[in-house]
Amino acid sequence: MSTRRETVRQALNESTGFRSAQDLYADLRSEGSKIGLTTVYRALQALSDSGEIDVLRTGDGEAVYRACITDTHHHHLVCRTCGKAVEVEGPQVERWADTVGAQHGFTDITHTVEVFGTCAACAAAD
Amino acid sequence: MSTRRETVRQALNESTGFRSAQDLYADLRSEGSKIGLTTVYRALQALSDSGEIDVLRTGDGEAVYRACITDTHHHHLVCRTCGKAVEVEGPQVERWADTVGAQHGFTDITHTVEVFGTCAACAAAD
DNA sequence: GCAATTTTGACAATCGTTTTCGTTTTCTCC
DNA sequence: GGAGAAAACGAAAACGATTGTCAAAATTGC
Repeated sequence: MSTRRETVRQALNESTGFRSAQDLYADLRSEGSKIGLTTVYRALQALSDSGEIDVLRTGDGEAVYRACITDTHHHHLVCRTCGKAVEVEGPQVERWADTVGAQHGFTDITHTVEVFGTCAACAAAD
Repeated sequence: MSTRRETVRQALNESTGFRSAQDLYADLRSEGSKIGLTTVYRALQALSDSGEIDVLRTGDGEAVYRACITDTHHHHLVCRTCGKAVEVEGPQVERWADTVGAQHGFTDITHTVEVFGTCAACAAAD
């Protein structure tokens, strides 16, 4: 429970969207924090390991993080322009994934599902 | 339509699973080809731009490619041990994604869905 | 055949991320 | 409160995948 980890968690909480490690680092530095990039990465790693934040990969392989409110399994509806994300659930998708996996003899099924779109605000602004 | 691009496409065709650029490069070199890594990347880029192959990102950000048989929209059931992939469809998932997007005022909905598991062969082997 | 154009591949550069390694801070126990 | 151990920090170096550069080689059009 270091102070630094709290700082990073809080920086994430202040955003509704997914942020990259580099983004968070830049934000914190510009707020005057003397935090190091290494520490930001370590904090994000720890938070994601403990399941407190969600991670996903952008199209170019960069890892982006988000502090989610729901702690149950969920997916995201992400604005491809501003990055804003909404937490969504899809029981039918969970069922489908399990079924399709079983049908092909696969076990230990997991899945990744993300939905992208342009949010109302960004659509109006463009 | 250079020879090199064909070479890469063919190397991909020979595999049922997703392969990384480095994998393919290693394979081709070990077969005696004098192809360069740069060219492999260029070929994969071109093939994926033209929609001839599918790309996805592994958990650690590496890009992996696969020559898929179906040319309609589909998803993958991937073995997390051997990488073998099966092409699957999920009309209900497509519908769910569109619905959920619309409900939140998002437009231009797209989605990524991948299912992971352990295939029967790998489960038996372990 | 030959100059113009495209493709290729060795190598260097880039970029996000991880390691390394002293230094500093925090914890613990007295 | 203070000494010593342990954990956390951060700067800089290392890394690994990918992309850019540029000259050599292959292909094309004439």
